[in-house]
Formats: sequence, structure tokens, C-alpha cells
Amino acid sequence: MPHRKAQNLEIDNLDIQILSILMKNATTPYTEIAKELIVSGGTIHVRMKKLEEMGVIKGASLEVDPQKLGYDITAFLGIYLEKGSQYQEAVAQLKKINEIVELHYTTGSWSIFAKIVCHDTNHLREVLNENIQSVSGIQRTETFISLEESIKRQITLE
Amino acid sequence: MPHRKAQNLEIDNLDIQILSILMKNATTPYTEIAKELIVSGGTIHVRMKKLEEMGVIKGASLEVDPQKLGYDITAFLGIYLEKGSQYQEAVAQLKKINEIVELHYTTGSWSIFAKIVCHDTNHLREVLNENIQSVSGIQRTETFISLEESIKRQITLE
DNA sequence: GTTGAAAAGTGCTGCGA
DNA sequence: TCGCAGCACTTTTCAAC
Repeated sequence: MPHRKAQNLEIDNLDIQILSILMKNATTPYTEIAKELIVSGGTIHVRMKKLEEMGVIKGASLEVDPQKLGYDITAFLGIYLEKGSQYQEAVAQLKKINEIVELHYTTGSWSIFAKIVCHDTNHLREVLNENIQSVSGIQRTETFISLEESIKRQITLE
Repeated sequence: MPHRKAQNLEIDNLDIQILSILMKNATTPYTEIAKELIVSGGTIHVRMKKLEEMGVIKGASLEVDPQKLGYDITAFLGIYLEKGSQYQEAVAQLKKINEIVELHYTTGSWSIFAKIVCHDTNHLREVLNENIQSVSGIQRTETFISLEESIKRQITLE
């Protein structure tokens, strides 16, 4: 039986530097990263493969400007559940609402905290009254509308 | 003087379909998108260039798993300002705090609403007590810790 | 505006150190 | 384990429709 070599699953400084560059711009060529970090292109490739296998890298996604696509309203929702135990069931139903882009189970007053993106105030009202209020277990919601998004970035590594 | 042809700055259904595919996976080859939408690779390229010039596409970024990089705590902060007029100044100072990944000016109880990512509870306490409380104009903050992130996605186009 | 193919650049794989 | 070089693939460009 062949001996399978144990893979090095540690994240070192080089990995962090590679991730830092690609988190800012995912289209940066490997050769350019290699030149900047003074290693070969092959090394970048090996490290990226390792990070993907480790699950550190979940994928690459295109960032779009929602406003330019007609989505003008970003709002946050604090949701009160009748019972905390209804969380999983409520989430399953809330997942079907496409306007919800982020959802957390949080400490504090609310059970659920959600971020929602809509075309306009009418659209927001529709989603709140028709879609969200009809989810079983939801008692009431509190809405905060974002008037300005001043920061939107990823974590800075080390 | 040469006549500069006016560029078509409308977003049609083809653009939306291209964006939808790339928002799910930004590494999808143009040739594959072309095959799926039954147009040529060149067309995809022209449309992408148009969308970039229009500012609809802000860039592509690598998605990483913060937990696998040692960032275990995601929290939301409601921030009370002494005066609403201090917003711009407070934001300028808050931008320097790397742990803050998102910041909004919102309606409702708080003036500012922020999302923050930290290593652990100690790190969160440090950022709250040392960095955020020392920003001028901030009266007090309310913290909500995310115990589970159940949804994290981009808007679904049309 | 779209097409199809050629040119340029990037990512991947195996061999050598 | 890393670096180099050749191969495969993708992006980009451009003349023609």
C-alpha cells in the first residue's frame, strides 16, 4: 500500500500575503503576485490549491453596485420570534425570500437579524408585509433603513 | 473634429444574465457563459467592458472563511452619536479601525450601524473599549453578537 | 451590435534541483 | 519542497457581416 504523504495544513505568512492581494482584487494574475512576493508562479498555484482544499477560500464573486441595477434601498431587520426554538424553521422559510441577502442568529433583543435589499420603498413594504410577516413564528419586526453605506470591505488579515 | 459615437448605456436582459452567472462564480470562463447564453465570446467581452465603464461592476473579490483564518466573532454595533452632525467626522475615524467591515448611516434609534469581525471575545472587548469608545462624538454603543450566519449571498437579479 | 478566428497572456503540470 | 519550462486554456483584439 502506498504511503500517502501528509499535507502541510498550516497557514503561513506567505499564504496571508497572497490572500490579502486577492481579497482586494481577485483578478490579479498569479505571475504578478509571484513577482511582488518574490516567489515563483508555481508556488502561488500550490498555495492557492492548499487554501482551497482547506476551505479557507470559498470562491470568487463579482461585486456589483446594487443602485446602478435599480436596487436603491438597503435595510436591516430585527426580527422577534415567538419562541427561540422556531429559528431553524423560520430560516428555512426566509431563505426563499431573495431580497434577504444576510441573516444572523444573534444575542440581544431580537432572535434574528437580517439585511435586505429592495428596489424602492414600495418594494420594501411588500416584502415586509407580504413575505416576511407571513413566515410562521415571526411575532414582529423592527426596520432600519440605510441612508448611506460609508464602509464596505473585507477583513484585513493580520 | 471626429464624431464620437454615443455608447449604448442601457442594461438589457443579456447583461443581467451575464451578471447573474458571474455573481455566483466570478471565475466562469467567458466561453462557457457564451455557450450558455448562445452568443459569441466576443459579445460577453464587449458587454463586460460596458458594465465596467458604467460602474455596475465594482470588481471581483475572493471570498474567504473568516473562521478558518482565526476570526471567530462577528458582531453588530448600534452607535449613538451626541449630535447627528458629527457623522462625517466619526466615520473618518471609524474607517481606521480595520475590524469594522461595514458601516451605515441609518434611520431609527442609532445614528450609525456597523458590522465588525474579531478574533475572539477579548479582541472584541479591546476594539469596543479602546478603539471605538475613543472616537469623538460617540455616546454609547449596543452590541449584538452573531451566533450563526445562516444566509450570506448577493441580490438575485430580476 | 455581433461574429469567428487569430494573437497575447495566464494557469496548469511534470521534471529537475 | 520549490522553481523552471512547455502545454492547454482563456481573454483580448479585429476585420467582416
